[in-house]
This record gives sequence, C-alpha cells and structure tokens, in this order.
Amino acid sequence: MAAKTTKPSPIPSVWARPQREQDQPTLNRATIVREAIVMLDAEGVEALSMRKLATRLNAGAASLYRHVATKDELMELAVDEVAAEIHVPPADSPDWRAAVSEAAHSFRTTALRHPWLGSVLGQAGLAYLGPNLMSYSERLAALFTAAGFPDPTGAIDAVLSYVIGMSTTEAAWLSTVARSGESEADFIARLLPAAQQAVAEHEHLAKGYAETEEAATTDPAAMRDAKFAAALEIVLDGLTLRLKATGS
Amino acid sequence: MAAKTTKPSPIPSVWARPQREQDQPTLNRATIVREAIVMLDAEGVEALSMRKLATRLNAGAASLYRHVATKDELMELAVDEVAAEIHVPPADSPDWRAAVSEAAHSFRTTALRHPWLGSVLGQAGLAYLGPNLMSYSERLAALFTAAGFPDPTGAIDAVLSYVIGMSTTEAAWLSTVARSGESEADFIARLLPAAQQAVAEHEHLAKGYAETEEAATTDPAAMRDAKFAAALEIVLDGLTLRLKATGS
DNA sequence: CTTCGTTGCGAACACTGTACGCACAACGGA
DNA sequence: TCCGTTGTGCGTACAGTGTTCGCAACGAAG
Repeated sequence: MAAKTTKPSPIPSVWARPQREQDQPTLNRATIVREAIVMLDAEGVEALSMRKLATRLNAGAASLYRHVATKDELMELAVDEVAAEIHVPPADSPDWRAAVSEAAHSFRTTALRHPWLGSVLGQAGLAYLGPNLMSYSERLAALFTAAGFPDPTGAIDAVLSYVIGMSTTEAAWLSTVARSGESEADFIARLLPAAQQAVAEHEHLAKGYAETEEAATTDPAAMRDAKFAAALEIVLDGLTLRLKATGS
Repeated sequence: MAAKTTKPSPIPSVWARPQREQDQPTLNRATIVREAIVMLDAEGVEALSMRKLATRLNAGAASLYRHVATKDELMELAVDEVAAEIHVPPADSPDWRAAVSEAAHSFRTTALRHPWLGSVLGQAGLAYLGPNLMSYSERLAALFTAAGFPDPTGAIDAVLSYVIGMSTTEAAWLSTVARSGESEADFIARLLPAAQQAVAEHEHLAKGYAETEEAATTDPAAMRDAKFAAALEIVLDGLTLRLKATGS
C-alpha cells in the first residue's frame, strides 16, 4: 500500500504546518452558496455535487456540512439568494399595470439566468419561504393594494402562478437546448421534421404551428419574449377587469 | 419452491429450470412504466430507483435497460402515461369557458394525484412532447378555435402556464406535508407561530394572512380549491375580454 | 441440430450524500 | 504556562445510485 496523496507528516515539523495557506481565511456559508450558484448556472442542477463544490472551494467535502445541514438546505439557500435579483417597482408607481408587468418580466429574466431554479421549485416548492422570496411577495402585495385591489392575494396567485409556469417551462427548454451544445435555432431546425410529423395529425396544433414556424427558426428568443408578453397581457386584462368591477 | 433464484445449476437438471415460474410472462415497457408510476405515487420521486423498481417486478436491475434507455426516458414515459388521465371536454361544448375551466381543473387533480409530476416537468420541461400531452394540447386548441379565438396558441399559453405554475407549487407543498407524516391541518398548525413571526414585518402580507388564517387551519384543502378556482377566473376573464374584442 | 437475435441478469465501475471521529487552532481562566 | 472547551477542517467509510459489460438461456428460423 503506497501513500498516494500528501501523507500528513508523522514527524511534526514547522514546515508541514498549513500556516495561513488559504486565500479564503475560512469556509463560510455565504461563499459556499455563492459558489454553488456559479456551478449551477454553469453546468446545471445534476452537475452539482458536494465533492465538486468542495474541491472548487479548496476544501474537503465533509467541511461543507459544518455550514450547511444538507444539500437540500443548500439548494433552498441558493434559491433565496437568487430571489434577491428579482426587481419589483415601488408601490407608489403611477401605472400599476406597467409595474406588475415589470415585476413579472424581472422574475422571468432571473429564472432564465438561473435555469436550475425551476427544478428546485418543482421539488421543494415555496413551502419554506426564504426572506428574499418573502420580500418579493410582500412588494407585489404592496403594489396590488396600492392599486386598490380588493383581494391582493388572489391577484398575486394569478400573476405569480402564470409567471412561474411559463418561466420554468421555458428554462427547462433552454436547458435541454444547452445540453445539446447547439444554438437554439439550430436545435429547432434539427428537430423540425420530427415536430412537423408529430403535429401533422393534430389539425389545430398544425395551424398555429405553421404560423409561428418562420419566427421560431429565425429568432427564437424574440418569439419567446413575445409569447411571454402576450400571455401576460391576458392575465393583466383579467386583473384590470377585477379592479374596475370594484371601482364602479 | 423455496429457491427462487435460478442460479444453482452446475448440474443441468429439469427441476432447476425456471419453467414458467414468472406470473408476468415477460418484462414489458408498459408494465415497467405502470409500476414506476405506482412507486412514484406512493413514495415520491427520490424514492424511485432502478433497483427497487426491478425487485418489485421480480427482475434484475439491468433487465430494465432492455426496455428503457435510461431513467430519464422512463420518467418521460411516466409523465406521458399520466397525461392520459387529463380530461378535456369536446370542442363543440356550448360554454367554452366552462369547458376550459374543466380542462384546467382536470389538469390540477391529476397533478395532485401524482405530485412527482411537477419535479419532472421542472427538469425535463415539455421539450419532447409525448403523444398524450400532445393530444391534450390539441384538444385545448380545438376548444379555443371553436370558441372563435383569433390566437388559440396564446390562449393555451396563458391558461396552461397558470395551471402548471399553480398545480406544481401546490403539489410540492403537499409533498412536503406528506413527508412530515402529519395531516395538512396539523402541519399548518405546527408551523403557524413561525409563519406569523416571519410575516409580521411584512404589513401587506400580514393583512391577507390574517384573513385566510382560519380557513387554512380548519379546511386547508377547500381553501386551496378556492384559491385555484378564483385565480383561474381571473385568467378566464382575460381570455373572455380577448374574445369579445375580436367579436365586435 | 445449429444458428441467430432477443431477453434476463450478476458483477463491476464510477459516483453520490452523508456520519463518524480525529487533528488542530483559538481562547478564557487558573 | 498549562489545561480544558469549543469550533472548524477533513480523511475515511458506508450505503446506496445509474449504467455497462459479458455471459447464459431461450424461441424461432434455416
């Protein structure tokens, strides 16, 4: 049995002591979460393991558990950390509809910037809300009450559910595209024949499909933006109706 | 017969041969998917392993790979199998709004019956649509076009995204409740003080929270039903507005 | 009877999340 | 100056995981 790695000195020597060798003075919960997010963004949710994360932090795998109880907890922390990026306009905005739309778009862009968010939300849900997610809800509620909504909670449910559903679906799509290594347009072009054949015997789908095919192959990102905005307008229309019904 | 493993046959003997010992004649993709769904429903997504699934089918783990390329593929198959349970009213329904509402409610009940669905959708998305999910979309499209919508695809986006977002969030919540072993009401009651404290410094959330607290502790399931239905009405209002704008 | 394609599967590989227990730095009091 | 206590890092180990390889056993075909 040959010693394969740096066998720690059986003879205690001054030169063997670590002595401020770390660039990071100590391991830290915040830095762990930050580095986890970097890895998640770069390589996706199934590429993150405690061992890889530890080596990237110049640490041993077991050390992480001094700062984080379990991997799931680390994921919840990462989700809440990322939730801080979502922007919500102040409650006294003159145009509540534009403000809510901006909050929705901000959620979407952060969800697309961190595509793993959908996976975690689908598993852990919003059961234990971290402080940042909480504050996001609070600011949305402030927006809706300032606008005069009788039931701000219901309004939040409608717009937030729509945004979550659309964004996570979109993020999952982008993840599979990224895994393929191709650009989105190339990926679409490659599976176009299969999609056409699959859609062929569904007449109503085929109709809508034919209309959007060109846009999908030329500028898919713009088409996704338009889709998101258009369906969001529908939800906002419903909210406007509720507000008017109360006002009159 | 005590010995069920057919291993000990250094001497080829008639008695050692398996000879129709299986109740299932052969392993089969359909039965694999069915049993996987049973396990997923019973124990959740992280309790399903290829080995456990195989032993439940009186088979070896490696045998499954003769019928299924990978575990992810098995998951996609399970998702599509479950999608067949979703009911959509026929396109010639007199009241399109009631029909869409029924389709939405049917999606929700199947998502709650199979709470793992949210996790898989969050990871795999709707990239490769299986035939059953495809047919669900098609029937929704038929419903919207029959109702006279100018852009059925946009209408589908709005209602489907809302339903996915709400249902998966709800399913994730129910999963964490189930993991706790308690009833939903008990679970809520137990974390009520923590939730109240967390919500205390968010004035707008606290207001809505106070209103729904009693309903949440007495009949949480009914409250969730009501929440889903209420927010769905908002989305449907938005759709109705779109339809009227076209008609006039 | 031989051959062939198909199916089942034991064993192994490369990993995973996490628990245990030791080594060692910092520190406060005697 | 020593001695405990406390908190941190981490080597090692355990119980799993998904998946591959190669072999055995079969039913049908030639």
